[in-house]
Amino acid sequence: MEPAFGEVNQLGGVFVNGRPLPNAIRLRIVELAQLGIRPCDISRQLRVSHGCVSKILARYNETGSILPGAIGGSKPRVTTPTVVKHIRTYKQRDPGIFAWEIRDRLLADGVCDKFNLPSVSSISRILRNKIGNLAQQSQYESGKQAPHPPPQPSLPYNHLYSYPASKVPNPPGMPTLPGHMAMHRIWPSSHSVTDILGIRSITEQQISDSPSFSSAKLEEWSAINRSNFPPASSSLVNGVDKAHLEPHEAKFTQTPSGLPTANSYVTAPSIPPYHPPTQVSPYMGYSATTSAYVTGPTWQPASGSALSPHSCDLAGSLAFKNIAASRDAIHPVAASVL
DNA sequence: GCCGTTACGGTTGAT
DNA sequence: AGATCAACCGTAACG
Repeated sequence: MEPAFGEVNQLGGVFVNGRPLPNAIRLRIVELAQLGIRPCDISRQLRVSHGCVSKILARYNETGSILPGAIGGSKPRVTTPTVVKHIRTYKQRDPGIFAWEIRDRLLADGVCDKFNLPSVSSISRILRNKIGNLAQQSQYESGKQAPHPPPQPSLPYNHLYSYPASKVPNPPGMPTLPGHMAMHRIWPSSHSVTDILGIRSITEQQISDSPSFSSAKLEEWSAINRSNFPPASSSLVNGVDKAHLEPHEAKFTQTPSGLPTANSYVTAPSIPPYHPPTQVSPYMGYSATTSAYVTGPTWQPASGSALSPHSCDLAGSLAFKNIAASRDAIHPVAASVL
């Protein structure tokens, strides 16, 4: 059960323990950093702990994603039925084969890659528990199979559960995946928001129409949607639209691009007009445009690079990771669906 | 004062 | 259905 509204941190910002910050805040953090605002100032302005700002910026720099990681769930099992089947086949063909040899063969045959390759102990366990004496009893069966059954790398698991780039350490010598590569991580969810909302075809259309759309952003969108989100709620919390208060706001108002722009954030038809909350909240101060985000009447960037709420068109001037482009491309979809 | 790191208490979702 | 586990979260505090 979620709290009606979150706790208040030392900076006066509201957060929900255990839940990610709203994507709009995350986006804002990155935008401000792109403008040269120091993390400490971003922290103060958005009333988000500096550790969190640091973490979000670090992740963004590393992966190109502003979105939180996939929460909950379990890692995909590596000992999928197909893997077991191949192990069985190897064992049938060569009853004396060692587990490490099976492991090598799984890799060589493309059944597994280095990320979902079962450990030797796992293979041993499979041989012991799932295959047992099959090797001897069904030698003849191997005759029915092709000498080299084609590997099936497109297991359901493998297909759906690519490991998150941020979670899988690059092997030595392997460069960090660029953002567009990192985007291919879909694990752990195949339940993309576009799927959930039934707008996949629409968004794909939008994406294809937008050459600058970052595939990373699409991946992000699906990555955060492991949960089955409740229907959007327009309930008010302390006079603040809950959609603004709850971190899950992304689930309701974020565009399929994964970029909850301040625009779509507040102009989506389902979202009531913004009313200044009476309670201190990091979610307050979002006005109709990204650039018009204000956190309070008194704050000024200490760095001196004063943000003009009316002059800095972030969407137009910032090209970081194609966020601006993708938001523009997707917004109409969000508006029509949400 | 700034910032990277981490312990902590929390949520989430697959098993 | 509920427990467990392992992933994630942001805050607060430390160095």
